[in-house]
Amino acid sequence: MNRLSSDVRLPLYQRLRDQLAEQIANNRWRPGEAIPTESALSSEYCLSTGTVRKAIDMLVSENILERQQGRGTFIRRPQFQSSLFRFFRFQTASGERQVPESRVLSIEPVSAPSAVAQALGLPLEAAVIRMIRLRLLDGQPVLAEEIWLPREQFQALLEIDLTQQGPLLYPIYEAFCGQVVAYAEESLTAEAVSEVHARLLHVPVNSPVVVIERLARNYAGQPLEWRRSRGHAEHFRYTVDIR
Amino acid sequence: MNRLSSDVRLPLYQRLRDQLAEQIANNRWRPGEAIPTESALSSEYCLSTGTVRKAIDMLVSENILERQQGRGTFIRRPQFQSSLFRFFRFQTASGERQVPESRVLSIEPVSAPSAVAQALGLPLEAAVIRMIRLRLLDGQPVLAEEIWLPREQFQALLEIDLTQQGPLLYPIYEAFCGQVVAYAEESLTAEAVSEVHARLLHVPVNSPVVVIERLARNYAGQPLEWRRSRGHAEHFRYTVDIR
DNA sequence: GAGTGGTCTAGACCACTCA
DNA sequence: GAGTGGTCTAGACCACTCA
Repeated sequence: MNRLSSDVRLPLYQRLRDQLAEQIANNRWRPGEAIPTESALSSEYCLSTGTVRKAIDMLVSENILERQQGRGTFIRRPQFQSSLFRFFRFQTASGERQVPESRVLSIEPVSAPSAVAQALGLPLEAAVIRMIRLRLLDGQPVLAEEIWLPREQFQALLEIDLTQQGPLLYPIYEAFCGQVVAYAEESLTAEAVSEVHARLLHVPVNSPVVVIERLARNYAGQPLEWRRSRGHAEHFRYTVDIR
Repeated sequence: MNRLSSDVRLPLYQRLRDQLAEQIANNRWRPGEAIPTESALSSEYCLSTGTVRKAIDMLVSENILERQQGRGTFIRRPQFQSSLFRFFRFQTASGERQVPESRVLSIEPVSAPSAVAQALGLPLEAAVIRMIRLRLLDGQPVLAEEIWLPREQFQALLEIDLTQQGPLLYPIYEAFCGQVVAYAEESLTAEAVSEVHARLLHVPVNSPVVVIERLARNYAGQPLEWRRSRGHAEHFRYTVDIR
């Protein structure tokens, strides 16, 4: 038997939600671990199962918990597999969504050009990292990316062998730099491809390419990464749901 | 007393949600009007109030209904001020978001080509309406649109003078045809502009243009409009927030 | 004071998981 | 077969709105 603390004027489901959220924040359970069952919680706190379910529903819709029918309710693990297509909207012309392999052409410490400094909210000529990367499907180049990161948080990237890592950068940022990308803004336009990018992408000079600029931020809203990607228009399609 | 149609394998709250969504799509109630009370619905469909609440909860979280404690549950009024930029993501190169003026070049009843029939979920050669429209900023053409609508619901458009209306089609669809656009899927690519579109957009042949395809749906998820817009890449930029 | 949505109970039964 | 979450019932009582 347990008591709900917190403001008695709030509904019981809200108070239970708060109590559970606090215990989760204090690592009472590890990611991937199950919290007590609904019936255990309802007898522990003397609440009906409906009220317990409502509290858990809130935490599920906040992406803090995850239900699995027949098994239990679990603390969510950070989910790279799902965030993958969250931040990857390009698909092949046939509508497929595969993760293209990654080939890092260069990564080096430089000082920030003004556009980059502005995008990342850094002073002019601040220390940044520039990465040039090619994405390939079936060995064919499909995206050419230039990626800019504040050196302060991402120094560790210069010291690891990126060829030993998977094609997705955000899990790498998290594992090696402790930086979590939470949101991003993308903006698209198109251009006739320059000679340099034509060579990278194996397309004729002046053919149309889609240009995507992305600014990625952490949960606090601070800019973490700015990137510009170019892909040949014929191979890719960018999709959005508007609701 | 009323029966839920739809798939008996689905949960009752899901079936009630679908039934209500369909009636809303068919204009059983006007925007701003109240739907029946929870207790009226629970006796009409022989469901407990908990189940009715869950169905309504879904429609509320879809932004279709709006609860007001003590008053009732209401059909949400479409908010054109916000939906305007909700469905209009292009901005000028300088980052401004203006609504371009509209010039309808043609509107006529035709039979659906296969791509259009498929997109709209209609049989091949079904009766549709094709509209060709130019969008202009400061007198300069910025977007060329081809718009396809099922003739059954949009017949009324052929009988009104579109030049007397504002530049936004969705309020017109609602006012004259009773059709409300709720969601849309957009997909983008780019191409080297054809001669026809180059002339419409006043740009050199083969310069890069952004091509946007949009399928707009009503609250029941039925396709209402399919459009393809082309805009010169230099003038416009398409922006998205990913969360 | 009548009528609305909001909270909450104390279950029953089902679908699914796993040993 | 024991245990889990998922659906659903048949209410009671509360907070709020409005004439």
